[in-house]
Amino acid sequence: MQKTNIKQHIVNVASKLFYTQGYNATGINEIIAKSEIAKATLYHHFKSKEDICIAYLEQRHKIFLGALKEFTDKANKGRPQLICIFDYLRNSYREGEFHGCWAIKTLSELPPQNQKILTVIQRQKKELLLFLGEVVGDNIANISIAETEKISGGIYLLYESAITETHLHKNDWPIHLAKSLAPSLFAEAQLVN
Amino acid sequence: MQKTNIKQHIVNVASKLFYTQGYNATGINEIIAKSEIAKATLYHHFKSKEDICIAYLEQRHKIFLGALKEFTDKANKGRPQLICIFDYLRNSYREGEFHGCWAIKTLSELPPQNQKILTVIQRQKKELLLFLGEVVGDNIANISIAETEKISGGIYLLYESAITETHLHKNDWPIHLAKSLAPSLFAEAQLVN
Amino acid sequence: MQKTNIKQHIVNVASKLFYTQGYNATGINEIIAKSEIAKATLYHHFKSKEDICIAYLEQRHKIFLGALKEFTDKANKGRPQLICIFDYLRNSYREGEFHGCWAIKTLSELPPQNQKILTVIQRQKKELLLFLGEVVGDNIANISIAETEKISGGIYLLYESAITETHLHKNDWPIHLAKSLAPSLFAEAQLVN
Amino acid sequence: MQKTNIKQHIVNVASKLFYTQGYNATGINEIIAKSEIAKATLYHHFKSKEDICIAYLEQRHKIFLGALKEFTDKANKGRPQLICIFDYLRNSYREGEFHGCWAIKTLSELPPQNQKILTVIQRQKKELLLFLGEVVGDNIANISIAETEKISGGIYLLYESAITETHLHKNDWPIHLAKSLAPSLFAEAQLVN
DNA sequence: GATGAATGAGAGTTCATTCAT
DNA sequence: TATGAATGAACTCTCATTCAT
Repeated sequence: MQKTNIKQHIVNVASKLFYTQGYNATGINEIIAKSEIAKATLYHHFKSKEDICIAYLEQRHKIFLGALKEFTDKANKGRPQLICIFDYLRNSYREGEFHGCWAIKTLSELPPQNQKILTVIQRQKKELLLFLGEVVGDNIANISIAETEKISGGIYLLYESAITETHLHKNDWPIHLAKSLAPSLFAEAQLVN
Repeated sequence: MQKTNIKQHIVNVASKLFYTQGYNATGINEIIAKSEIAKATLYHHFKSKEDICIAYLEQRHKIFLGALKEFTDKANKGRPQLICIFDYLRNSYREGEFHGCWAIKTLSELPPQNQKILTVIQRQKKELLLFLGEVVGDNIANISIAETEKISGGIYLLYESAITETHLHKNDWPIHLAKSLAPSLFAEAQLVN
Repeated sequence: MQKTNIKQHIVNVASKLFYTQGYNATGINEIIAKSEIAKATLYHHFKSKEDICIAYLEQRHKIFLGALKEFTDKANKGRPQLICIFDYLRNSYREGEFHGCWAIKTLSELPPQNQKILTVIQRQKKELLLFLGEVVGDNIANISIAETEKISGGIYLLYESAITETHLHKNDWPIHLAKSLAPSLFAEAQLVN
Repeated sequence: MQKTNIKQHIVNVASKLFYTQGYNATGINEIIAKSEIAKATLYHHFKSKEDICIAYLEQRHKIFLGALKEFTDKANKGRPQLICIFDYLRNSYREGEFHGCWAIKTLSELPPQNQKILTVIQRQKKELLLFLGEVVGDNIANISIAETEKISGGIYLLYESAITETHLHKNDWPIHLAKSLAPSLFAEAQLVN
């Protein structure tokens, strides 16, 4: 463990714990124990547990969106690219260590008043929506803004439930179903290529 | 407060608190204070907080499914009945005291090992799926089992994300979007009436 | 379960629990559950848990002393009868369900102020001492009162530690050692027969 | 109250309470109140109440064995040294704050499954046995291992019952009786000096 | 004679955070 | 910069006993 970047190290340790055990079930003591640092060291780098939580959410989101974009780029134009988010999700599920959506789960654990983290998550989900809108725009010809939002919104809704329901039912049928249903969202649209 | 049925009274009080504040954020002390009973009285009726949680989930589910069925019966045959679950959800949202899906939220709050509550929630969601399957069967003519499952599953996925995303974004656009997208799931099917 | 003698039934159930689990570790609820009676029924027959404890001690003592006397009567006069208490103890140990001395254990569990139960136990132990004194008188010729007390007291001390130490070490070497040492207590005495 | 060594301070306070009132009768709340520390401070130093109990047992044993050895060294060789443990016990009784054997009492208070503390107590008693064996070896000439174990075991049994019975009967006759009987254990042995 | 719901007091334990060093 | 001892507040749960029925 190099201490040159302790902050990153803490986030890494906390991320794993938060995602696998839950935010509330993970105590500060467990984080410092697994990080092998002193308690005050943690509080030197982070104002509060909530701050670690935000760093955790930001890191997960950044990695996720980056990987998704890369994955999308590799897919063929048209229909494959439009529904490749479900393949990406299926891969995540198969790789193990799948515990559903960190954002939704974290939101559920926090008191409803927590505006700070809510704002972070809302922004992240909007970024995902925006990206899906770009994918739709890239792969459907002559499409209006309204249509773009409708289709990308549909993919978004199917994706969000696919991840949550797969986690709930401990089975990936929601992913496969969502993937098979997605094309009906743009059945009448004119795909590029 | 009539003490003729304390058990029900406790569940009512706990339900409200669990749903609005969250399961972990609601302590036993708050439940007994709001219920105006002694701590040991609560534990006389419920073995543990987990047991209250299960009673809460069961009650919510029973009320929800009952009301949904009643609401569906009132809708016109065909397309209206197929998508009326989104109208039902919109009504719930408008009536206030909407805090997303109690089942998903509760699941997020519990340690991943909690098989007991997971099983309850899985069963409840399967009951919803079954009911949606019946609605599809009642309103689409000459439909195979596979098609039924696909369409009802689609409605289920859209409903589940509609409720979660509406809660997340504090806006009912996911409900309206889901409702407008649902018909594309059975665009080629032959509706009754 | 015949309810003709509920009181006895309760004592039987409580005795087993007290002896195997300990007095404090055994709750009233467990007693009524295992007795299959109502809580108020228990309190109808016993004023308090302490009262059940006394009934438990009295029953154990009565059974023990009765069986010991019977066992002693069967032994041959002289040395065999003088040390047969250790054979009796070894038998108890071998029969299983041996958990040390109920009196000493119970005394340890109660607050030092509890004069009531202390008195009961002191009396019981004195009865044992008295009986051992009779055995000594029966088996040693021309013995003074002082000598009788010394020898019976010695047997008593060896017996008491044999039972406690056997329980502590989970091994019956203290019983065998005590039995082998006891004769040195009356090495110079003149045994009958 | 110097807070330089809080851990020791807690053990001291708990020791007194455990020994005089009993383990179960002494609550964590009482320990922290008498220690004048916060509850979380106690749990910072000790994992559980059981851990404090072990520290209590270890401390008592260490002090006891140390003092007993010192006391034995001061006694004259031969018979005085062999039976001086009873004088040591009588002194303890006279000094007040005598409440029997902490180990036996604690064992009686714990559920039979508690292997951890049982092991500690068994080890401690074996250390006492070992020490008594050394004393026997030092004071009896030409003695075999078997004879050593028999005599030291006898002293051990008499000592153990002397302490327990003195506590039970609230009278030191068991100590005096045990002391007077002990020499019969090595009546035929050849003492040094 | 028998019921079981209700209780007040307390149990042991864990939490995120602060502060003197 | 880094430490870890100390904290107050909260946690879930259990106890022997009583009382109206």
